[in-house]
Amino acid sequence: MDRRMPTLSDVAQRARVSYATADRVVNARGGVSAKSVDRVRAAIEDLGYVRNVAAANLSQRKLYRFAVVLPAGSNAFFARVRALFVEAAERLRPDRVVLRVEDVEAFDPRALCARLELLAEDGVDGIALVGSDDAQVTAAIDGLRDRGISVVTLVSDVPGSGRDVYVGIDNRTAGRTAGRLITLAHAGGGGAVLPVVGALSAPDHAERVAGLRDVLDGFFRIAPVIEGRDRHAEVEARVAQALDADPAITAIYSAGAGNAGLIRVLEAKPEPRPVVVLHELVPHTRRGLEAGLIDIVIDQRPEEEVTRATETLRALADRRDPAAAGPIVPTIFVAENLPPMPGAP
Amino acid sequence: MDRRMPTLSDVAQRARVSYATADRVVNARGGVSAKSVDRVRAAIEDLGYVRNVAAANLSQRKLYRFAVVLPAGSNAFFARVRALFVEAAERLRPDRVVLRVEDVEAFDPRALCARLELLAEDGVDGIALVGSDDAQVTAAIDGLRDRGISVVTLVSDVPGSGRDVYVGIDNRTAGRTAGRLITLAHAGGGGAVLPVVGALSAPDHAERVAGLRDVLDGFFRIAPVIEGRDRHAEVEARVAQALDADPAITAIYSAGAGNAGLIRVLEAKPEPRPVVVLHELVPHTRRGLEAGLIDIVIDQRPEEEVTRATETLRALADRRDPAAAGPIVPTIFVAENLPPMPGAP
DNA sequence: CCGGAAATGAGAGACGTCAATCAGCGGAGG
DNA sequence: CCTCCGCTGATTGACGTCTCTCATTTCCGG
Repeated sequence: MDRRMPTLSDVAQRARVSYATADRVVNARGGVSAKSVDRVRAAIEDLGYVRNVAAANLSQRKLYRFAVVLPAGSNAFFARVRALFVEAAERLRPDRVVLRVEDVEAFDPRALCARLELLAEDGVDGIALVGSDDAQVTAAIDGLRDRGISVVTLVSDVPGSGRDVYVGIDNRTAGRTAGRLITLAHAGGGGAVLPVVGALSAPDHAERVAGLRDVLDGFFRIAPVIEGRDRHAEVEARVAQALDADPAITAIYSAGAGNAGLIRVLEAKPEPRPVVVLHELVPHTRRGLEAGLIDIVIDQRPEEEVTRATETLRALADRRDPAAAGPIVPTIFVAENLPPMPGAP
Repeated sequence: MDRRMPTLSDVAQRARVSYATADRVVNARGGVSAKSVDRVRAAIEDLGYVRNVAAANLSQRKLYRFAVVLPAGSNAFFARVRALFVEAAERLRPDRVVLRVEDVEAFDPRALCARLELLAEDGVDGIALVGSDDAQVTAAIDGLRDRGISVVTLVSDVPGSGRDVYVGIDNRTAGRTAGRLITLAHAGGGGAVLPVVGALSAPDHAERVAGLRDVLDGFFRIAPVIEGRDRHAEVEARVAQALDADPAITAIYSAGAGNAGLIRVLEAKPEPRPVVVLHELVPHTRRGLEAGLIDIVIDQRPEEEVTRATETLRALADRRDPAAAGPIVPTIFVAENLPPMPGAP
């Protein structure tokens, strides 16, 4: 039925060395002559030996202890990320991965740092967290790394810190993608674009708008950026006001959250509707797409981010190379290519 | 440091039964009284016991033997799929998965069936293949299933057969997505669309065009469909001719292959260029996007298809539920959100 | 040629599960 | 009373790797 695969004993036999020596070679323990190393390497090659990870993990009784720290609050996007991490935790348990999902007050560097400290003392092997551009946080990340804890930043990077890996989209690329789609939707004509963000001080939002400008500057008029603090009501009020004040606007690009407010404005607005591009596929943006109020949603694929984050943490814990599979690409959704509702039958 | 996770011995102890009885419960071997079953279940719940798959796989010395059969030839898309499968085979070896990647003459049901027969006699546990709508193939698939071999169809389904799972995009959805993007790119105005396919007898191509019609009928004039046999030269000649004959064409939708020919026509064509939407991100379509000759590429994410196919095969081999994670969603690429070139640094 | 260091061999216990065997228990039916 | 059967307990040998110990053997410089 199934003939067996070569084991390290087979390799040792073929290399005419003892099991111990073969083991010293594959686990790089040193103290082996170059000649023996070559022989073992050749035997591995010949037999096509592959280390049996099941056996290896078993013998090492390895336990991966990871934590994810997410900003608490009602944000639909992070709710989705949270759910995905909880699901991933469940799925990874048979592989002896213990993944804790924790919440911490949003926009509160002090609370975040305190939580990180707690986790470090609890003894985790790796932490994933949503970056924020703050000196305190940067220092805390470096502190974790000093203690041998791997750190992965999610969604928004902290480039100044010693984080091991950033898992997320390139926000400038995302903004450029939005610009391209807005251009396309104007069929070669020009127009006026209204950018909406949470705050220009948020690096991810600022980068998205910068990407938009990369593509549109010179072809489109770009209205003053609205800062809606990611609050539905605030976005609603300010966008309504801006559209009133500037009736020539032909497109809206929303780089942040609070889009339920934007959608309410659009519902109330008489035709013609501007071209609308915004971020993150969540229940209300999905409804907006389906209702024809929104044209494009650019999504950062939290599913993929969660998968990548957990895999990266595992790789780091194993001191393997964290499979730099390139950046995550912003994904474009229109009404027709929406994935089935998660949780729906 | 890392406290250990509960083992089945712990469960047995807590349930006040022997290891053997606990084992009989978790492995559903039968011959256990209801009372004992309940006690073991409760203990599992209490302790949060999770079966250690590493140990289980080790003890079972399981070997997964799978094969993928792809159409041979110069098609850039399948070349990419092939490369991805070869890479996946490499990656899966440590997990004791032996994945053979085989080529068979394209559009030759007889050759495909012969190959399937060979594989079955070699004793594989599961096969992934590119569906074709052929009675012979349908019968061959059913034959494999009768022998206990799992079958996954890729890229194009064979719904009439007993295949276990189809891994691929819904082509009608893909066509509709193209229609939506073409509509968007006309900024509310109308236009005339030229559909190009390999052959209308190919079910995937036909479905894509049907999806296009779903969205555009009534708003756009749809020119007669060109069948280019997926050959670059043929596509080039026919598209050039159609554009000459019908200068009012404002958009081209290519549902099949042979797009290098289409791109050559576009290079030669004076402005204004029609809106161009086509399928599969491969080197020449990528270049077309970057050069501004193409507006949109709809991709079926072969990376994801390959991952899903191998995972599905594994799930089927373990008699687990093949994680019906919903259909694969067609992905939209423009010049700005292209993933980094595979293989590039 | 000798002493010490480096390289190698041999082996065993542990990891947690699976699959099997064998023995013992009690109750029901003949 | 004996037998049969259903349930349970106890035990064991894989599976392949890691890690550690202890005993050689080989090599090299002096």
